[in-house]
Amino acid sequence: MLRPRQVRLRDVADAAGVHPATASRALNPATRAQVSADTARRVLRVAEDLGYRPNPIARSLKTARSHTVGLVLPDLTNPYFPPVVRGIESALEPAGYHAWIVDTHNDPVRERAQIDSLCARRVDGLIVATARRDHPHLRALHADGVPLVLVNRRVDGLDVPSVAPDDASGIAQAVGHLAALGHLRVALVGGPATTSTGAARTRAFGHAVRDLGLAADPALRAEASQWTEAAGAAALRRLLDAGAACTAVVAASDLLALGCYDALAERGLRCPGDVSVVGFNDMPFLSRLRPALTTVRVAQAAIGAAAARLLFDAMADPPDAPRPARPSLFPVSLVVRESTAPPRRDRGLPRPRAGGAAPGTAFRTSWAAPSD
Amino acid sequence: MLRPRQVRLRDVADAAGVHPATASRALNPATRAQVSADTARRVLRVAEDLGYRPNPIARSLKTARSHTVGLVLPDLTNPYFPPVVRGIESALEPAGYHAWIVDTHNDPVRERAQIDSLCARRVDGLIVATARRDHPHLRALHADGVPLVLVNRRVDGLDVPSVAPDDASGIAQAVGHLAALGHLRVALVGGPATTSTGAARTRAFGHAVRDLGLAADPALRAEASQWTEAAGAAALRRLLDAGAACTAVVAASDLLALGCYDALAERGLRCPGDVSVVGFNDMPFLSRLRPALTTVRVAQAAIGAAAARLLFDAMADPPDAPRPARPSLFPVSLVVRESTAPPRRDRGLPRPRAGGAAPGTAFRTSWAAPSD
DNA sequence: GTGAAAGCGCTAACAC
DNA sequence: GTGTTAGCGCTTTCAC
Repeated sequence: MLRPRQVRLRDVADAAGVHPATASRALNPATRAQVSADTARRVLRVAEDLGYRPNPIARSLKTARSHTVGLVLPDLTNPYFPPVVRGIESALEPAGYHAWIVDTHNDPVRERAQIDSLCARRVDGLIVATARRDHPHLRALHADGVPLVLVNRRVDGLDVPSVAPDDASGIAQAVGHLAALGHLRVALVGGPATTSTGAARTRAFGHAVRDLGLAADPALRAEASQWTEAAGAAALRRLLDAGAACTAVVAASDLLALGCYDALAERGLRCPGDVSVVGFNDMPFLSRLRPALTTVRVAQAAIGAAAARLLFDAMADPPDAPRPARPSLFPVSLVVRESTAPPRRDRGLPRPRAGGAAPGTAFRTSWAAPSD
Repeated sequence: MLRPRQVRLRDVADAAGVHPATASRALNPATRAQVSADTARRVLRVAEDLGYRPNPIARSLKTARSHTVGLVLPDLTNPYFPPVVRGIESALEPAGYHAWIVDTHNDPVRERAQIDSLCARRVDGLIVATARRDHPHLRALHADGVPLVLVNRRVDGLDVPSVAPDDASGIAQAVGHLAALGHLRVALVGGPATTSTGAARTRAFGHAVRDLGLAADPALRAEASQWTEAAGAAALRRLLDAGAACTAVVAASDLLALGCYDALAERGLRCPGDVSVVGFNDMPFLSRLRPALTTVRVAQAAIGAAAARLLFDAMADPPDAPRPARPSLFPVSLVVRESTAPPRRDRGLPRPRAGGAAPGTAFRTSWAAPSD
C-alpha cells in the first residue's frame, strides 16, 4: 500500500554489500551474534538510512508467528473493557506484541467467526473474555494447542490459565455491607448462569445470605439473560412483578445495576430511599451517576496485564503440554457510594406508592435534594 | 498455531485431483468462472470437507492486500468511540473487511508507531480519528497514496475524505438554547485548538455569541489542553480563578463538560442552579449523570459507517489520483436534559456560596418533567 | 562469519 | 478450462 516502493531486506543487503541472509541475521537481535560486529553495524546503519521496515507478513509466512494476540471481547461498548484492554496492551507492547481486538456483540455465531478469523491470521495466542461455561469451541482450540487465556469468565472443567476478580469475596462484601446497614431482604439480579461469573456470583450470594442470616427466599433471585442494562432491568422487573419484597438488590455487574435503576424508577421506587443497589466491577463514570453506584471495585487494568503475562507463559510452553493452570483471582474491595442506605424504617417492604394513584411527579420533586 | 497441521490449498487440490492453481480459482468467487462448474463444485466440496481455511498471510504476501483496515483512535476509554467503532465495523464486515483498532492514548509518538505498525502489516487503508490540524505524518501517508479517511477531526488543507458532526450547527444550537433560557454571559471551555474540531467549535461559539448579542468577553473562553475530563476541569478552573463571571458554559465535548462538573463542584457552584453546562457528542450514559447532561447529539454509529464507506471509495481509486474530497458533515441536534436551566434571577453572577442565601431547590422543581 | 538455496502458502501470468 | 512456473519478502538450514 505504501507507494514509494517499500524497501526490502534485499535492498538493504545490496546497499551494505552483503547477502540478504547476512542482513537478516544482523537485523535480528537474536541472531546478531552470528555476524561480525562490523557487518552488523554496517547493515544496521544502511537499514536505518534506507528506512527499512521489515515486512511482518513475509516474516509471519516464514515463521508462522505474528507477534500478535487476539483479544476477544463480548462488548466493547461496556465501559468495563477499555481499561482491561489498556492493561493488556501495557503488558503486550513492551514485548513487541500487538493486540487485535474483536467485539463479538455477545453473539456466539459472531464469536466463532471472529475467532476463526484471528486464528487464520495466525495470532500467536488468544485472550478471551467471552467464555461460557459450556464452550466447545474454546475447548477445541485448547485441545488444538492454541495458547489461550481466559479473562473474567471461565469454561467448566477446562484447564486453561485465567484471571478474574474474586467473585465470592466481592459478593460477600456487597451483601455484608447491606446487612450491616440493616437490610434483611436482599434480592439478587444475577448474571447469566451460562457464564462462570454469573454462576459464581449467584452461588456466593447464596452463601452470604445464609451466613448472615438474611432471608433466603428463592423469590428474591432473578437471572438476567445478558450482561446488559436492558437485561438487568428486565430481571428486576420480573422480581418486582412477582411481588418480591426487598429493600436492597445486589446486581452481578454494574450494567445490570443500571438496569435496576431503570426498573426501580419505572415503579416509582427510589434508590437508595426505597431500595439500595450494589453493582460489581466499578466501571468508569459510576461516581457521576445519580445516585453514584456502590459497587465492588475490580482492578481492571491489573487483570488485563496479568492476563497478558499468563499468555506469554502459555505461548512459551510446548503446545502439546501446557502447564496446568489454576485460576488467578484478583482481590476486590467494596466502594460505598450513594446507592446504598439503611432500609426505610417506617415499613419493612417498599412497594409502588400512592395506593393506586399514578406515582411519578410526586416523587421527582423529592429528587431536588438527592441523598448525597 | 493450530496444531492439527493446517490444511493447505495444496491438500485440497490433491484431494480434488486438480492443480493448486485450479483449486485457487475455484475457491475465489472472483475467478470461479474460469473453472468448469463441475470442478468448482468438487473443489468447494473437498475444501469444506477438509475444513480448509485459506491462509490470509500467504495471500497478503502475494497480493499486497490484507482486507484489513486500520482504525486509529485517540482514546478507547472515551465512551464516544465504541459506538463509532460499531458503525465502522457494521459497514466493513459485510464487505469482508476487518478493522484493526489501535489506541494512541492521545500520544503523537505512540500514534506514529501504531500507524507505522499498521502500514507494515499492510492494512488496505486507514480510518483516523486522531488528526491534528498540523499533521505531517498523515500528510505524508496521503502523499504516499495510502487510502485515508478522517473521522471527527481534519488536517488543515489536506484534501482527504472526512466525516464529522456539524460543529457549527451544534454549537449554535447549544448557545441558542442557553440564550433562550436567558443567559447573557456564556463561557466556552473549548477543545485543543490543535484539532480542527476544537478550532471549529471555538469559532462557531464566537459567531453564535455575536449573532445572539451575548457577552463577547474573551475572558469567557478557555481552551482545554486535551479532550479529557481533567483538562476540562483545569480549563474551567482557570476561567473561574480569573474571575470570569458566567451563568453557563458550553463545553466542546462531553468529557470536557464532565470536567466542568468537577470544577464547579470544587467551587461549591451547582449545576444548573448556579451554572448551566452543555456538552457535545451525546456519548453513552449521559442521561444517567447527576445532573443529566444537556448536549449535542451526534449519530456516532452513522458517522462510523459513513467513514468506512468513504474508505471503500478511496481504496477503489487509483492511488496516484484520489478523487477530490469535500468533508461530509453530519447533522446534529440538541438534547436538553437537566444541566441547563434559566440563570439565577436574584443575581447576575454566580459565586461560591456560603455568602448566605442557598438557592437551588427552587430551580429544580421545574425539571420535574425533563424534556427528554 | 558469510553465502547458497529452499520454502512458508498462495496467486497470477503465461502456456497449452 | 487447466496446468506450469514464478515469486511475494523473509528466515533458516546447510555448506564452506
